[in-house]
Amino acid sequence: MSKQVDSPEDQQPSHLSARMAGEERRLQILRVAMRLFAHRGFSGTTTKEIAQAAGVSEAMVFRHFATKDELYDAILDQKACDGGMEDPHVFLAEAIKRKDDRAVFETLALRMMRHHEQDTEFLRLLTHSALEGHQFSEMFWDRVVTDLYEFLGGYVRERQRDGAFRNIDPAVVVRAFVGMVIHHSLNNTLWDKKRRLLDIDNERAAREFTDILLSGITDEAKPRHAAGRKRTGNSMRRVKETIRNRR
Amino acid sequence: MSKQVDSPEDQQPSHLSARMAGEERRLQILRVAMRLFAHRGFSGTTTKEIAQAAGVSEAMVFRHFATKDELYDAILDQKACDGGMEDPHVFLAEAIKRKDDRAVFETLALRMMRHHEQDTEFLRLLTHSALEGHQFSEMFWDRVVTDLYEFLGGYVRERQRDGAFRNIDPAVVVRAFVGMVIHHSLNNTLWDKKRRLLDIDNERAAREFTDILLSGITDEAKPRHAAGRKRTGNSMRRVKETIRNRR
DNA sequence: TGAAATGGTAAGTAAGCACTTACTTCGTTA
DNA sequence: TAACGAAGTAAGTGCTTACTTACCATTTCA
Repeated sequence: MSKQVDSPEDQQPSHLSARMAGEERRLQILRVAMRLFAHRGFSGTTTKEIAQAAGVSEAMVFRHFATKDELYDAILDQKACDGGMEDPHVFLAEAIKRKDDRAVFETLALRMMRHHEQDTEFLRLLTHSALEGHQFSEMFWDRVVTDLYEFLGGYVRERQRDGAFRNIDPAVVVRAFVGMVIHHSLNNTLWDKKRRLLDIDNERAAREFTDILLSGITDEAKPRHAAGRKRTGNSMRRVKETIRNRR
Repeated sequence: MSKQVDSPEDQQPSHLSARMAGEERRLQILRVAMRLFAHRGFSGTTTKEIAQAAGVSEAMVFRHFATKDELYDAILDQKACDGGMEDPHVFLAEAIKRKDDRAVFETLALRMMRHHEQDTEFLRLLTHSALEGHQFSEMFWDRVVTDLYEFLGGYVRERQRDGAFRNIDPAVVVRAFVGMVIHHSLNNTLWDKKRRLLDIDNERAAREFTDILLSGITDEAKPRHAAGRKRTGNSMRRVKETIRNRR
């Protein structure tokens, strides 16, 4: 194994290593390193590779970034700031005011998936960082994800008070929906890049996921849900038997 | 950063490095290495660390495994064979025969989540492998996941013919459901280990996700869905406007 | 015009890496 | 009990790593 990575290094040094202005070179190194770290991870990427991909000597890398860690941090900082998605509080405000459930969930899904698609390195860096226990993933979690759960969960709670959604832990709703969306993005950027299992565009995915979620949590035409609930006792016993029998 | 990993090495060498039988030692090294690779990744783990954690010298590691790659492959092989979940074809057979939709999805979810919970290293190794482009993730994908999509998708199709599920691409249904489940597991083992955002047991998670999915795709009490679909035209135009305005 | 500032490199260094060699210790059995 | 093989190690090997030093080349502008 080791070297059978997606090989993102097959590119000539940009502009035959012409002399660049300081800040320009710094950004170029940052971009190049971002791509490599995203694909190979921190310890899987060498400073030599970064220098080569940027078309400069290693010394130049260390002129701009004192250590490899500092370079990594600079990348994650950048991703955390301007690299992130736009604020859901803003782009969902209108739909939420209108209480347009479909627009709320569909817009959110579409935004997330588009963001993941146009910046695939983001998901990779985030996942690497989570696996390695780096603080970037924690930071992202604490700021962005926690906020999303509170925000979207708050909307769900509000719609429950309206009687529009059935009574279910709002956090479960958010987890289910975010799960569909993130998992879909992870499939497309990580596991099934050729989209052999499912090949649909973001718009349709957002629509279908929203369809499933909304029909799954709305309260209108309720009888089915009551019936489902009644059946639960029986089938859960069955489920548990099935599992026990197999052990 | 670099060394602020979850530190799985804080454990004394098992049994004060007493002399072991060959096969026993081999398995011990394998287990220890598995834990380290799962936490630090391939290039993030050194053979020295593995040896230390196993309580032997590096030479012993290389007596049992010719190279570091071979050790890694041995681990992934093991995970791929006996480490995997039991076969859904088997443990879902009964529920499928009974056409008990709830049992089918709930059992599957529960099995998956239990598997992820009792073998957290599995998800980590799989994710590392996917990020690094290792063939293990591909193999797992081709065998297990593809099979699951065909199998579960087939059941969905059957139930659509029965008129029980509404008309929707079965692969989308599978993706949505597997998304909820995997994302939940990933949350618990990787992102939100302290379960600050959502702390529910596997049984309840399986039940709630199944609730959402089944209400989301069943065909009874249909009028709601038709209404939702009718609204789509309007709100999607709104969604796109919202998005365009923000750019 | 010349010297300071800036962009850039070749050739290091010490530590760390995967992996090896040459050797010791110990349990089994002929 | 001697001897053989398997479990185990200390101390390497050569290469790679992150990082440095000492120096060159081009721009800038007083």
